[in-house]
Amino acid sequence: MTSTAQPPVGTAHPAADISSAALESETSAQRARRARILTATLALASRGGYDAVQMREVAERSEVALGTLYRYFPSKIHLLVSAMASEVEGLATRVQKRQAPGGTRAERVSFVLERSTRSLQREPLLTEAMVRAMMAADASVAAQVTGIRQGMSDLIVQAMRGGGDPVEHDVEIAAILQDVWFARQIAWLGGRIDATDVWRDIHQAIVLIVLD
Amino acid sequence: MTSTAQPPVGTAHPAADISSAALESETSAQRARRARILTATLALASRGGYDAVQMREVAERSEVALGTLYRYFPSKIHLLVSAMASEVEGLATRVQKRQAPGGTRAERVSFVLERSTRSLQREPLLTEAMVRAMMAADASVAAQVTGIRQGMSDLIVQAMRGGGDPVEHDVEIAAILQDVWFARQIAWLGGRIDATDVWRDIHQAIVLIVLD
DNA sequence: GGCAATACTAGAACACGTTCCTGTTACCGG
DNA sequence: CCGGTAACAGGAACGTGTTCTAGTATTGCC
Repeated sequence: MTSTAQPPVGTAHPAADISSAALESETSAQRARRARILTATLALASRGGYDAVQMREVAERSEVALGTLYRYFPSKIHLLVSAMASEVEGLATRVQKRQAPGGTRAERVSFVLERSTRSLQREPLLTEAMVRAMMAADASVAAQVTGIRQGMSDLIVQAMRGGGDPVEHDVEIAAILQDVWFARQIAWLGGRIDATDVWRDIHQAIVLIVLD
Repeated sequence: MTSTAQPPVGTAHPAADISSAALESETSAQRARRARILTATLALASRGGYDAVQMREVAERSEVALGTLYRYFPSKIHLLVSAMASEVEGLATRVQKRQAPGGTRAERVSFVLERSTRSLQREPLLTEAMVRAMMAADASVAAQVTGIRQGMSDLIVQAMRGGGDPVEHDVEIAAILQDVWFARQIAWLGGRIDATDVWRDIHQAIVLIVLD
């Protein structure tokens, strides 16, 4: 229950690692179950946020036994982090479709992060559910969370160097921005700032940190 | 259970707001109970972290009924956030005893934040418990969390302007540093980085952000 | 001192994440 | 086709945060 280690991806669970392999070896019925589970999760999270994603309810809506749900996703956290991974993946491909506009580095980063932030805020309850899961993630989901962070980092770094010219510390700056981004989401979830403040604060950080 | 609002500090709970008043009106027996509860909480958290702080166990060790515990602290989150508030308060007075040494703004901030970080890491499990609570805080503890943030912000701002000369954006920069500080703690709790990396990353952020 | 209101105790009860058990079904090598 | 193994269904059971109830003690007020 604590943040203790875990066997390095035993052959037991067909899921747990979204990254790659082992998903190939699934039968089509299994792929369908996994998809139904994620669909149900997104539906419940969109409607009622983190608390509304109840494992029994997810299982029922997915037409899957509770034990099976746990076989595919060993915890509620895994389930929601997986949802976030696929969500962020979609976001990344959409945002990266074209080069971010803007003459300065700050402008381009602003463009990308504002789009991302607004995209998430369009479904506040879903975002609440996913961000809460990211916060609560322990070592057993570290790999997935790192993957999500990596995806967002790529987005930011690419925006910073518009065409070429990589600037020193780009990666570190992206990491800081992501920390701010994340911390501001938490402040919003914690009722300390409201949705509009989230972007205002992130933008302020960009202006202060991303220099040309 | 969700982040919905709540009555603006009803007369029901003698605690909930650490800030001020209402604590005055406590009898000495009540002050003693509150102290016992916080002591038990710190002991359990120090020994076993967030999961070890079990409400029944806290009640038992405090020699208080479970219902009474909930009267003083309406949730586990409130309990641990209160613990963190008093912990940070102690930290602040200790650190602010003397002016931070260092010739540059960055050096002074580094000094203060390193001391704070190391101080917390001396009790990793306690820190884990408190940080987890801060993350999970919903609107009902927003005021206390804001207070904690304010305390840390003061610490940082004061370090930045060593003697006089307040520099533009000091407060905003302090906020960013605190976001980084917090996000790095979460990364550590999530098993994505280890304890030594926490300070390394924070220091890197200071170097990049706090300019002279 | 007496009385009403409030605080406290002890413990049952509830909700939801998680685990476990029992029986059934689907797949796979011979 | 057959037997065995892994996956699944259905559902009971457990742990812990939280709530609720009934009875007892304390406190504040006249």
